[in-house]
Amino acid sequence: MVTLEEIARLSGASRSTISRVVNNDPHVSDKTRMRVLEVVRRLNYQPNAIARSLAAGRTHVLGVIIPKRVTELFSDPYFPILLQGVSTACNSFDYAVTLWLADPEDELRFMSKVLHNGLLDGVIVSSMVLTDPLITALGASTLPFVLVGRHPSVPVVNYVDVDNISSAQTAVEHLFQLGRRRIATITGMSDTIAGVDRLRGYEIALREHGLPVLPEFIVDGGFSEEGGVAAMRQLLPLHPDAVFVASDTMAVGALRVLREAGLRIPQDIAIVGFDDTPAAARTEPPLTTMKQPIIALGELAVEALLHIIEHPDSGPRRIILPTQLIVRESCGAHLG
Amino acid sequence: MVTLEEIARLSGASRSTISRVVNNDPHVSDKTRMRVLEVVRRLNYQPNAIARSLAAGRTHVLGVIIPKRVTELFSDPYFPILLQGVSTACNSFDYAVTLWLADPEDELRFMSKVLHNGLLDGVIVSSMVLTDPLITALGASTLPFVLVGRHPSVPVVNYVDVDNISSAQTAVEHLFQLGRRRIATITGMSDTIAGVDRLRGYEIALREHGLPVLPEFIVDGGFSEEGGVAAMRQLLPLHPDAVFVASDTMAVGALRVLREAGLRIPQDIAIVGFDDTPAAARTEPPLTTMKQPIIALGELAVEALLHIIEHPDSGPRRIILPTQLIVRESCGAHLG
DNA sequence: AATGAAATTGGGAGCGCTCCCGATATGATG
DNA sequence: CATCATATCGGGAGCGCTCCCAATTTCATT
Repeated sequence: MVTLEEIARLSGASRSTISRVVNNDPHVSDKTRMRVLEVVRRLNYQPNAIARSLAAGRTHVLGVIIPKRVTELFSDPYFPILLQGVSTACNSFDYAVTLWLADPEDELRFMSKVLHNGLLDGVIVSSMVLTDPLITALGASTLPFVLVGRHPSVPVVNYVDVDNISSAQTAVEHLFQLGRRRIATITGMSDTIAGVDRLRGYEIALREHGLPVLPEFIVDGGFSEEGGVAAMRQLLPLHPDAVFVASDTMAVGALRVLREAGLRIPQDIAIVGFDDTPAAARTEPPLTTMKQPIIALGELAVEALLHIIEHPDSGPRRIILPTQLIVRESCGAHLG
Repeated sequence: MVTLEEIARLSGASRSTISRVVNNDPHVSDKTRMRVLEVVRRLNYQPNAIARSLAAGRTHVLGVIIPKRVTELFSDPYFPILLQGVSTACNSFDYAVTLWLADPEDELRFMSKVLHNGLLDGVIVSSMVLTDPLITALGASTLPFVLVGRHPSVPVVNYVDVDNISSAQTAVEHLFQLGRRRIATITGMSDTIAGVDRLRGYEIALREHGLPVLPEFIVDGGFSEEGGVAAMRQLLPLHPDAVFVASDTMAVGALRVLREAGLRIPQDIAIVGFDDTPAAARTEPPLTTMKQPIIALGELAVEALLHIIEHPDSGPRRIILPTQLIVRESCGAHLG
């Protein structure tokens, strides 16, 4: 292994000077800088990340925590895409990402280790679950963290999110404008903030137009494709003329049920999803949906976290990204 | 932050003794061990991972490298599932996982940093691409690594994989046994080992039964759903009575084309996929496919890597996991 | 009680770096 | 040329731990 000391010896400068050159400190004459860089390049010197971390008190490593329970239904590409955003941003800022797929069982055992062993400069958590003990533990620790998805249980936290309420509202509004009046909804898990908020947006939209909020028109699909299937079956006998489905994954299941039932989409029943996952463009018919900027969410989470690490005292950061209604064929807008 | 020194002071033992207790060294009397552990627990002491790494020369961090080009079509859940296996195994061995979604552009810049900055004890690479410069760079470095998916370009390496050739053979054989004689194939990218091997298995199976290998029956689908669509369209006019599709993702696309063309599956045309991704069970009709043990692949990759790290001189490790034919409805076996 | 072996403990050195402070070189100014 | 400010450089201390070796204690045995 090539060390600072060795470069110093070979280039005739001191350890400190080498460190300065490597870290782009301006207090080095051009002449010595050149001389040092030549040796650095020749030996392909890479500063030892561990030694650097120990001395500097900063590791340049961020953690991403994703509850395994969620990832086990990895049919939902939300997390991989989020990870991609996080990873891209970290690369560009010269940070490493460590991934922790948290198992609810060993959470307690690991949690305090992960939070206190000093390997991470900060963490990004995509928990969603309202009662997650992880969040409270995190709040009690001194480790900087940002949530992807807002969270009501911790008073002051940093998060990036989309406005699920108004996005859901937009989706339902769209159905209303197309003349639908018997609008049902398939919701996500009620112990997730996204699930709760999207339902709320649905309710608000109905109320705004003086439409009744019927309990039988609200069915839990648990954010899974199978859940979407079951929920749609339950809704079928009630003859809704539109369904706002709180995730594309569930919508895929719902569409299948409708096709099997011989209903024409969107003529007999219109569907709007949420997320704009890659699958949404390929359903039959293609799915109208609310597009979440998932990659951007991941990238901004990193930026926010780094900002907090640099400036611990600058107030909480809360970033809300806009969603976008992607109109395809399942809602009937193209029928004119 | 609580340090060893502090525990030493409070428990009246020396730094060395605390270290022994924390690391379960037997050379400590029960009495002092108890005394020390009491203080350790009281202060919730966590050994500093960075200091430990620097002193011990081992970081207990593994890297997972996945080329971003592949993950960008994250519709294929192969990588997320693999990641899950890797993560699970790492957790159980008390290792951390750092994720590197390698961008072909910055590969050169990052590569040498990642490989030489001493943060990783070893890496797991899921490259697939035959000409990946990453693999050669890795071969030239001293960092222990294992590949997920065998790779012909580096002579002696460690890998875990399934036998793609004989798996493909099994799949095609199955179609033959069901009486199909005009068997086509949609292949993966020809610059990936899995793509090449599965095609080879197809050819071998045909030859074994004296069936001709027709070039027009072999169409590249590039491992993507869109590719599967295009390939199936190309195949349609040739009236095959069966298609072996080298990935479930492509098979999903192929099935859609067949349905749109009004063909009955499996009566008019039988389909067998590869991977057994979650989507395979939900296609119409459900897809017969070769199941890859993806989670196990990830777990075994970790175990192999840790073994190599512990025993650098024990020869190369090559692990081949069995696949399994999952018979559903798309192949026609249930028709009797 | 003396002896020696084994068990237990403590302290020093060092992992490769950063950061601070003081030393030296350089150059501007009167 | 003297003086002082400024740019550049070097060395020491220390980050929190592990690992080795030597010191000390314990205990079985004669």
